[in-house]
Amino acid sequence: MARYDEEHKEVSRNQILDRASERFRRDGIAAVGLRALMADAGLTHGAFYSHFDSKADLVAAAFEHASDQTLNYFRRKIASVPNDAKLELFIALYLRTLHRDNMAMGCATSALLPEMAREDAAMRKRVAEKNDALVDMIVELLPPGGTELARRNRASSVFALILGTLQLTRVETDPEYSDRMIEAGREAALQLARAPW
Amino acid sequence: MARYDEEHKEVSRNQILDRASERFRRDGIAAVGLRALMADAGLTHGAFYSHFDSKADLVAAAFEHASDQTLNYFRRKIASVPNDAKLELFIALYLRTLHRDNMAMGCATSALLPEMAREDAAMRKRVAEKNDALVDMIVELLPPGGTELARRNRASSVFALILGTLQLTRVETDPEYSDRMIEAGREAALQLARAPW
DNA sequence: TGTACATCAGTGAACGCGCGTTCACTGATGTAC
DNA sequence: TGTACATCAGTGAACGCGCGTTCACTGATGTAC
Repeated sequence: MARYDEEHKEVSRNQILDRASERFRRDGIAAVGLRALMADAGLTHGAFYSHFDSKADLVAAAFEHASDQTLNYFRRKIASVPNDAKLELFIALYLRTLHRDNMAMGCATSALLPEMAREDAAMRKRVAEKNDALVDMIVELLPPGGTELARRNRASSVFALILGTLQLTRVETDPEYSDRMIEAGREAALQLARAPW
Repeated sequence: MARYDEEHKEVSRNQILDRASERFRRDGIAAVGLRALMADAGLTHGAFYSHFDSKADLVAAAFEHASDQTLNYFRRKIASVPNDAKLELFIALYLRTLHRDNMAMGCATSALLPEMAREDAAMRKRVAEKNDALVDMIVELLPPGGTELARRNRASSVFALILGTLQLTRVETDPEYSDRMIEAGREAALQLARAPW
């Protein structure tokens, strides 16, 4: 039918999404140009519009792509430990030096949230849905008890705490102090998650 | 001596800083062009380099300018209430709809932190110092007790929590849910601040 | 079996535009003599 | 008192550059007959 086989287009699209989600997290949305991005994905820039309507369309898709990967990673890791170790493991995975030092591969929300706050409502809605999905996961990790509403509120605040801590450690230039902030954030997150209902 | 009176240059510089700190917070660093910014400040773009070495130099100065204003605002408000009401007032001021909806006039850290994480070490150091100044202020608001280190760690986590919450509410498109997140963040921040040592 | 045509992911030139930065110049004032 | 000169914040043209987007074209394959 066409010049390329059936899966070819999807392979290209996934290449673009992989490179875009990495570069947006690393360099910020505005700093990523479509020419360099497409070259990174092994294509020329003209082909971009065969896959996405606009740069904004790509930004939303790449954010979701990154969030899905991060969420799946956490889910997989958490599934491999006993129930009473899941909360602590999640917090330790989110707040660790590897995550702090690899913005390009980490939580898209931590890398891009204020930039996303400046986008239009359609984009913000897609971002908020991914944030909610992570909060949903955290709800399951909380100790039993509390109303559904109280549990969601608690999970939302735990996410805010580890998200804010990760961002703050990323500007800290003193490595010791930065490491100490991570440790303090872990303890505070655990304390908050385990506080009485 | 010169074409303009003694204070003129400082007035211009402050005009630039005022407009820049507002625009950077509102639109992000990359989206702010020097031509439009200088026009906003009532000047032409060529005059920019009489005041700053580069755009990066302005970014750092504008961030500090905004942070100083925000910190002074909190200090002033807090000074006007009894000691036992200061913590709750600060949290209520930081986590409120007015702050959520006015990124251009609010906490620069909440508006720009991930973008600052991508800057060089010299810039990050200046940002980290302003973050530390806010944490120092929070330390004073915590209930008595705890070692100096424990108090700083606690204050740092409280800041991370309200910072993360504010950012998360800014992408939320459902106003009711966003308001509820603010309320939940306030409660969690108070709980964390008042947790036993 | 052979020919004509349709498909469509990808190519690369071109569009208008704004970017950060540089620089020769302006011109009102103060100083020197 | 009058003239020549220095100062320097601000002006606006120009530098090279990359941006997002459009579009006529390519060319290997599949389908129609």
